[in-house]
Amino acid sequence: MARTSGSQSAVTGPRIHATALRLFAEQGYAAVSMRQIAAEVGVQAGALYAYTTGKQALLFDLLRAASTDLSAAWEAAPKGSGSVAHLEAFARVEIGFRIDHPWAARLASSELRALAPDSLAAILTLRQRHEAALEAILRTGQAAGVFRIAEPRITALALLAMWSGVAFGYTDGIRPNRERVERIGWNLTRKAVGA
Amino acid sequence: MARTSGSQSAVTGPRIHATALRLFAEQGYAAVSMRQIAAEVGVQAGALYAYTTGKQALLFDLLRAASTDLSAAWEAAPKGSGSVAHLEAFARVEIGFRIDHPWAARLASSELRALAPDSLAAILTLRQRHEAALEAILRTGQAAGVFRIAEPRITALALLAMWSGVAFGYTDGIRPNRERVERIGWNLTRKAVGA
DNA sequence: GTCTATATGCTGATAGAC
DNA sequence: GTCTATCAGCATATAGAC
Repeated sequence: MARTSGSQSAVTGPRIHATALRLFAEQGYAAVSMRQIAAEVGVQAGALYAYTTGKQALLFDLLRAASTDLSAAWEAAPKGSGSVAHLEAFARVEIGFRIDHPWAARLASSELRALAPDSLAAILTLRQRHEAALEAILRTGQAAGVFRIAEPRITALALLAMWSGVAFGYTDGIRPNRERVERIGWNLTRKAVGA
Repeated sequence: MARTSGSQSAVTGPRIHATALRLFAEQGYAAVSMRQIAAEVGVQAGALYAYTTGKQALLFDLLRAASTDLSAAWEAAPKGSGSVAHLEAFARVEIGFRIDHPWAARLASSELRALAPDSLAAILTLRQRHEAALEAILRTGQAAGVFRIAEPRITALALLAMWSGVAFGYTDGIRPNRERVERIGWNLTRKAVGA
């Protein structure tokens, strides 16, 4: 990145966020310096502060966007009717999001610990609202006798982890076929909950 | 046994490893300083270098121990006969290890990225040997018609992730009942693979 | 084995020129 | 909006006294 001077705000802003997202997810928040982000974007470190108030704010913005993007994907998804259809829709949104946005998904699962307490609380509120939707699906299906599961809370955590395993397993290899990965993940899910 | 007044090597060495393991797992390798480790152990930073050649070596030793301890637990486990019994034994070892050694398990899943290339290769060799054992169980059961699964490799990654989800879900709450968590995890596993 | 002191370099962030 | 220059602090690691 060899650019030396000039004003590029419409380009630089998004590039800063995309670069920070990838580096934070790959190496961890604490291991990445503002100078490193700037170098990959192609500006000097001081220029970053025209777009963010600091490193912490950059992380918070990225984690908030990851949470709201995932929730928005779930809100927008076609859901069908019945607990089984709802669970399939949820599984496909979760797996698909991890395939389409691997850095955001990885950041959200590993760097919450780097947030200041107030920022952490804000992100956890967003996240818990989303996870509660999954737990509600499991409870409803359990009450209706459609799912045979021991504890909805633990089952939800197990499924979320499994969806990460499936999606990242493919992401680590060759370019994944999204429909195929979603189908494999859903088949494991359907059988695990006894549907 | 006569000892110099400030000398506590039999105590300090294990304490350094235990403290570094917990801090690295909780906060990430890059976020933890040698001064912080020393402070929690109760010595000055310079004293750490009587036990390790540096921060990188400390991480490598901890990750190697985590891998060999897990493999040793699998080698020592009673396995029964048949693919189903083998898979149950493997699942219980994996879940039990995560309950008994949560910091080691978390470190192994998140801080490989902080290793130098040569060290990383050494750890990956240990890990892949262990994961291959799981994949072999799945392939054998698949060939025998005992498991109904799409792809052993991806199924293995999905199961490993799910076991983490189950074990850490409980670890995050009150003190887990090991047998109970293993049983819930095994039930999900058994159904997911169609056994 | 542990301490204190220190070498050397990198960190996040800011100031002011253009 | 981006640059250069800089500040104050903390990082890993080492040297030498005890």
